[in-house]
Amino acid sequence: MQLFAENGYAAVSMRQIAAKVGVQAGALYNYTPDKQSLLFDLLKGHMDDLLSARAEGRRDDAPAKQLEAFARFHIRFHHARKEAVFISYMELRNLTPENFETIENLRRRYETDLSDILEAGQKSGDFAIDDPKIASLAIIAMLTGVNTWYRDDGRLSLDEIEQIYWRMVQNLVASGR
Amino acid sequence: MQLFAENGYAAVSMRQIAAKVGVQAGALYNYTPDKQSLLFDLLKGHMDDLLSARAEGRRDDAPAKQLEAFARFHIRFHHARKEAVFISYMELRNLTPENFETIENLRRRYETDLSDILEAGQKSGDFAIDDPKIASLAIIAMLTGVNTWYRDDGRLSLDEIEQIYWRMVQNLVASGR
DNA sequence: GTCTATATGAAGATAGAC
DNA sequence: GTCTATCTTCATATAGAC
Repeated sequence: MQLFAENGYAAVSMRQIAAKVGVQAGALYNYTPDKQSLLFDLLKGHMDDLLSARAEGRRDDAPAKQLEAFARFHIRFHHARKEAVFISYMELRNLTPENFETIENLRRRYETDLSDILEAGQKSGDFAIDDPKIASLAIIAMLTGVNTWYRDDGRLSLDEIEQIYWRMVQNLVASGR
Repeated sequence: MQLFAENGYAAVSMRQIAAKVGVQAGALYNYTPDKQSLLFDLLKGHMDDLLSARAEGRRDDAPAKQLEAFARFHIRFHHARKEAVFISYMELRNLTPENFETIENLRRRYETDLSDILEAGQKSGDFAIDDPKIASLAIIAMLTGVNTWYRDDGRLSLDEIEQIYWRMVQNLVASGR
């Protein structure tokens, strides 16, 4: 995961991977049939982790509460898995079509989780949004974007950032008008 | 640009590039000293185009008007240059440190353009935001995200998408409260 | 300015000993 | 289950003819 994130899938050799885990290149083939399967297993594992972690935090709550839980969860989880998040976005094209399909379905399930919350809030009148599906993609992109600039020694703590983003999400769905 | 976007910098060979433009691999070295310079020139050209296109559309207007112009410009421009946008985000790590520095400075200049607008609107009371810098990064991530899912044959036209996003941006900065 | 040919190195994957 | 050795292919880059 580290090597793929730092150098890109195509640029990482099986020899480098072997060196990182302390074996020779040939030995890797006892664990994976080929390099491509290795990538797929990493991405699949990441998506499974994401969905099950999210499922644990889900409550049957008011839309605004659910949205807050989602936003805070998303920032925390994606911050803790930078490498996996990066390669999940970047290396999709290196998957075979069927492997790609699998990952995309899991991703869609995560997005639907959010758009369902937004749709419920739209119907209840808690949120004033034009399009729950588009809004969910916009919110996810915005939240995931933290990963591209956040530094541990930066101006703001992750707690502060989480708070600022949650307020922006609240505004975005225009709750409270 | 197309090849890098589709396959990733490391996975594209000089032979493939040569074939795409109709020459043999050796002939490419009359145009670029090496593969790395080729990548840098593409990214540099993209950032220069972005900044000069943006500069053309800038007006000395009310903050809300300026924000609208920025948001609409961003969606349009990035939609028209998907390949360049994708590799600008993905292939930064394949640049030498000084080439990376150059691109990052140009990117920061673009981000500052937006955060200046947000800061002006914050001071004038037009916008209610916590942190102009963070808000600018959030808005840019959100708008750029359109590229990851937009399809020409999708449910919504780019005009409609532009409109929906502009309304979300308006809400996000809480103008009109 | 393009070509063919090539130098040099490294890639993914496999074979077979231990 | 790991090792060394190797097959085969392809990479970037260069040399020198035309």
